[in-house]
Amino acid sequence: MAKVDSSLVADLPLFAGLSTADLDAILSEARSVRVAKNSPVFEQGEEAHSFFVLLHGHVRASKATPAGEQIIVRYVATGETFGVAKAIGLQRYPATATAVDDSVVLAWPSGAWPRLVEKFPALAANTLQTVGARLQESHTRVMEMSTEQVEKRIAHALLRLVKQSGRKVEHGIEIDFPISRQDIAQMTGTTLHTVSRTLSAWEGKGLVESSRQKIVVIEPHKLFMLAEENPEAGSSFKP
Amino acid sequence: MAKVDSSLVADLPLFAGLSTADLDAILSEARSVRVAKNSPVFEQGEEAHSFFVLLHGHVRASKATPAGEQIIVRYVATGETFGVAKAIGLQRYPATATAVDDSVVLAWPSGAWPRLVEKFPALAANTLQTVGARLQESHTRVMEMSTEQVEKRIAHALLRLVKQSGRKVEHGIEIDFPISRQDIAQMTGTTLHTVSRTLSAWEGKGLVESSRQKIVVIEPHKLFMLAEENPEAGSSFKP
DNA sequence: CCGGCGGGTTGCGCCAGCGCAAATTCAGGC
DNA sequence: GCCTGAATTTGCGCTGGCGCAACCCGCCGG
Repeated sequence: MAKVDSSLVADLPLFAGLSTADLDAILSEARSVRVAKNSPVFEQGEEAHSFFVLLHGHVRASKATPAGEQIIVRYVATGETFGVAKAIGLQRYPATATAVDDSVVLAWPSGAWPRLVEKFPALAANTLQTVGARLQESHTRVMEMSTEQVEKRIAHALLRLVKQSGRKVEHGIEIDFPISRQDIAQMTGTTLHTVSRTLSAWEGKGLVESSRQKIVVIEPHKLFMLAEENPEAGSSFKP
Repeated sequence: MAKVDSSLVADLPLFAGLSTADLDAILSEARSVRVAKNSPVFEQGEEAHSFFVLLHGHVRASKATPAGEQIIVRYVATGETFGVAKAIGLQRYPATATAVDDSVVLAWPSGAWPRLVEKFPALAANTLQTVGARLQESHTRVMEMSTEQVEKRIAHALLRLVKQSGRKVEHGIEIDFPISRQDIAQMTGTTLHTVSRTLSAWEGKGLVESSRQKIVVIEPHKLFMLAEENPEAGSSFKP
């Protein structure tokens, strides 16, 4: 099994407050696994055999409704923990995790979790913070879906992606993994048609540039203003 | 300070796996507080001074958008933990908690959390499960808002309320605390008008009976079928 | 170099549900 | 018993965004 250098992961939130020795002990139980682009790490409904840390690449967590429609729960960025189903009391994964780029994950058997937590309680505390942060994000999403129009929701989603996984390029900031209109639709609760129209309009205004599975935000600040602006703001008066 | 009998709370998920002695030690740090109907337990943005367990009554957790609109995050039922902001790494409460009925809460100072967790690691593990469960619920809500029409969302919300806080009455199951059309609208991302129309229609079909701040579900099963039914189901073919 | 296919774009018509407004009802307080 | 205000109901018109359908484009494999 490939050894993992503890210095690579020492700064991850999951391992906050642990000594190097502790970290080595924990890492000794992990395997490092390569996941090819578009391959699943695990699938919704499957026995939650492992939990993971993403070392390299990008992973999409998606959830299928009983009726068969899909939504995207989140994109996992490098260094984040995912698949912690057992830790939150689930026997099966509640979502599917798919690599959207060639990726590398660290995997621990779920069975190791209770033992690790007992020996290193900081793991539970750290995971609690992570899960708490996700809960906040999910609530934010519910708020946006309840109160904002589609264009703003898309703007917010894009800004979040840029913040989380933006890569500086020539003319702006590019989202650092392949993402389709359909994906954005599934993140914002709309259709790929509407996303396409919206991006086209923004492209016309010079806010973004996009092509297949690729989006570059040219004017993050203008996009931000669009996302935040008050729809009332004195736009309605007749000359 | 009023003493709390440990037998009253021994079965709560938060205290799973703790001995009676441990429980007494933990309870000795709590105060019991009465909160009058329509009074806040804490408010969004306020310093997270305490965390709570609801002993009696019902509490609504709501969140205001930057633009000033409100959504309802959830209703807290008896025995549930809430206000655990500090435990998930927040300095301030992310939402407002309001008693919707005369209620009684147990309150611990947030400062006690790290010490309690150190001494009783089960607290962290139990809270992790609770927060994880809420994350699942929130994801379910996102899925519903993304893929379901308003009527089904309202049906699902009602069924959840009935399950969580239903009280058997003469003709059906009543939601055991005052809840307005507006409240349901804020839970499902719609308007009070649409909720009103929907409930009126259901009342016409004998599924529910409702009046001011009161809803009785007469036919839970029919409501469930309505919530789950496939809109496609062979209704559209041309001869 | 070619063909096919997975994305992406765009025009068109429609409708669920919203916004507005007015009327009605009910629960308390006085 | 009356008054007030909050909660609810309901009609009406409008529109954001969806569904459909046709079409385009660029990448990849052969």
